[in-house]
Amino acid sequence: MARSKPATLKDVAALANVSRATAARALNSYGYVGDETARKVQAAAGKLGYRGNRLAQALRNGQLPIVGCILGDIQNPFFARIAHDIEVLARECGYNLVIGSSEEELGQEVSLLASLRSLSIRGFIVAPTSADNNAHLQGLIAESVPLILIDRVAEGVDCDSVVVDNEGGARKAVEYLIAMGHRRIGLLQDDMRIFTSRERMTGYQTALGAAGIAPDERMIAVSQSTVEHAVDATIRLFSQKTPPTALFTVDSLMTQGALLAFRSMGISIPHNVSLIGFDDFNLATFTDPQITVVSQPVSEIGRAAARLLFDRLSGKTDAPRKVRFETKLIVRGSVSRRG
Amino acid sequence: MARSKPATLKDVAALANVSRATAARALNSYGYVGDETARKVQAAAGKLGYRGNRLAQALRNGQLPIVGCILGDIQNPFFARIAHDIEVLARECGYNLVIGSSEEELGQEVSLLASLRSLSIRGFIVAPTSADNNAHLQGLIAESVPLILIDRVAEGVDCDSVVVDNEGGARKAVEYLIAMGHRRIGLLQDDMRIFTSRERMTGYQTALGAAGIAPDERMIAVSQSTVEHAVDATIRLFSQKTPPTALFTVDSLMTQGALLAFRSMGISIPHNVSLIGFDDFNLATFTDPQITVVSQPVSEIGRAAARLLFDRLSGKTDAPRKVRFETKLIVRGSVSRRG
DNA sequence: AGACAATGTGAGATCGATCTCACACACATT
DNA sequence: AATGTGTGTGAGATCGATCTCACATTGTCT
Repeated sequence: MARSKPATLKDVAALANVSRATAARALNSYGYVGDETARKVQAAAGKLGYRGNRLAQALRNGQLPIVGCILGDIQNPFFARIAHDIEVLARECGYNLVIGSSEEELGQEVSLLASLRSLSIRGFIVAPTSADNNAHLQGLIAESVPLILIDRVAEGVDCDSVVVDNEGGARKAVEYLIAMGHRRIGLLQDDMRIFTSRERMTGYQTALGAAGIAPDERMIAVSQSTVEHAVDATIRLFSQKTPPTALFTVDSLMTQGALLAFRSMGISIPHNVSLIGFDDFNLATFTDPQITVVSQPVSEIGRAAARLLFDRLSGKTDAPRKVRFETKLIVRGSVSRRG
Repeated sequence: MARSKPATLKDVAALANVSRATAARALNSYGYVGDETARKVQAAAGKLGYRGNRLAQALRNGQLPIVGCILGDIQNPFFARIAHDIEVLARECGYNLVIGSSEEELGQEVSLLASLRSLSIRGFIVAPTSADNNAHLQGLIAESVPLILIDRVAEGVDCDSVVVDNEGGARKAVEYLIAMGHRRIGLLQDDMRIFTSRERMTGYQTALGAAGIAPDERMIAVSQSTVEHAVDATIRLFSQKTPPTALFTVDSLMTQGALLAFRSMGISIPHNVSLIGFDDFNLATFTDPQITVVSQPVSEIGRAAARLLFDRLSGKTDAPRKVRFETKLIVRGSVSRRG
């Protein structure tokens, strides 16, 4: 039944009684081709279900119509949303999307990138694991492979980027907690290698400093960005003699982990502890109380990055554009006044 | 600075003063190569940072070390988890992962598949959109391209598959609702083209039938699998004169949608309505009350599928294996006794 | 008529890696 | 001496699409 091998241009040319060159011209409409000939070729191609081998095309012109996307973790709804948006735009532009998770390991990011580069992939969207260790990214720039940094920027890597105002968002959250009378404010954060972690940490510290609250290491817990790890970290943080009276979590998975941890410890929100999370999530308004969050425009980020990438791919060469979205404090019910 | 073009085998051969053939032998260790020569070649390759062009290799041997993965929607945590697990295993096997969302559109699935096939991609893991419209999948089988169906099977497509006991899970859920005294039991489900929808629907109907409850179309709402759509569908379902007293939702996004809808309508769980969802989710135990669910072993599904695929890719040719995981009713607090 | 476009087509090179084949040498066996 | 066997190497073909070039035809203009 089905051809065991997909039809090649040679097959089409043979069926249409022309040379490969002519067949190529007819199918890609360039150069001179007689009307009659063109029709014959089209017909032959249709009959054989000719599709063209993108691999061979890519080998010839040096580039594969695939964009590479290296994110922290597709399981994080934030990155899932971004991946989805990028995929949609890529498809519209005739590209496919290769996805890799760095799992926040620099080594994995580097080897993933190398592996994708050996595929002659055309452009990359990367959420770099490390804010400063990034020779591999600089390598891309040096060879002028289009690269868009997303969610995080990397020092010394001069290219388009799309991030949000992490520092401002964190500052607003902590300022709000302070205004509500909290002084022992916990921070549940990601690894400090990560750009967003640093910025959110800075916002946290700035707000504390402005209020004259001395930094206290015991108020800070580091956790991987999964619900499970966040549960553990929260439990550690709140098992101390004098635990925080409020907690600021740096992403939605951690917020959820904190919620579960509080429930398991019998700590009630907002009576015993107040909570603000960075990044809104679906059930934030279903929990009781509803969770106050710093929201970021998730639906814009992936699309903005994809648009920047496809601009580059279609030849734009202006100076790198740095997009930074605003964040917004959404006050709901998880923070109570203290004292 | 950086080479503008990555080094090719020719470059390596030239630097080592041997032919391309010999260089290839030295690097891939096959055939006869003198020790001295081999060392020279290795050195040259190292010096040039030779990586090998996977595209050219793929063109030569007809296959690209990439697996294609076409799922309903990466944003669904269920699929995100699966994609993640597949990616991890793929990486271990030296493969990369191309991801596409069918967005539950058959046309998109077909064109995505065609596009990936023209890349000479080696194997596919697909969650087919449609249970019966699947010539494109049969085409893969006919040309013996490895294909694993995941979460859903497709009629007439004889290949490895990994699914869960949807019918049994749905039946258990509805039987439980019936046992708790409910007779007007709503079903919030996906499009009926989708395999899991059909099976879960069947389980629902079977349970009703066994209890002598007549099917009632007004108890059934169809929605896309997103929180937003599920909110709307739930509101429609419960705006009727005589709404259901209990609701069974077929996936976790819909469950969340239902929760939000109930909250917005002022309907309280489990007093005014009882709820069971298919597929467990992180916050199911945080909501008040905790949500009773039918759980499926999400962490197994992607890995099982990936393992099946890599078995095929390494040449296994036994009869197709059909994996079906059990589902489990986890009773929490979202169902109340009626009457 | 002769020259010069405009139109159409095919042969062959190219992208990079790999594999078959042929060839060359060394040494051992009859 | 003739034949064989084990080593080691390079030339060239191949995968499929595309592009350059050369070569035909026509038609048009001086």
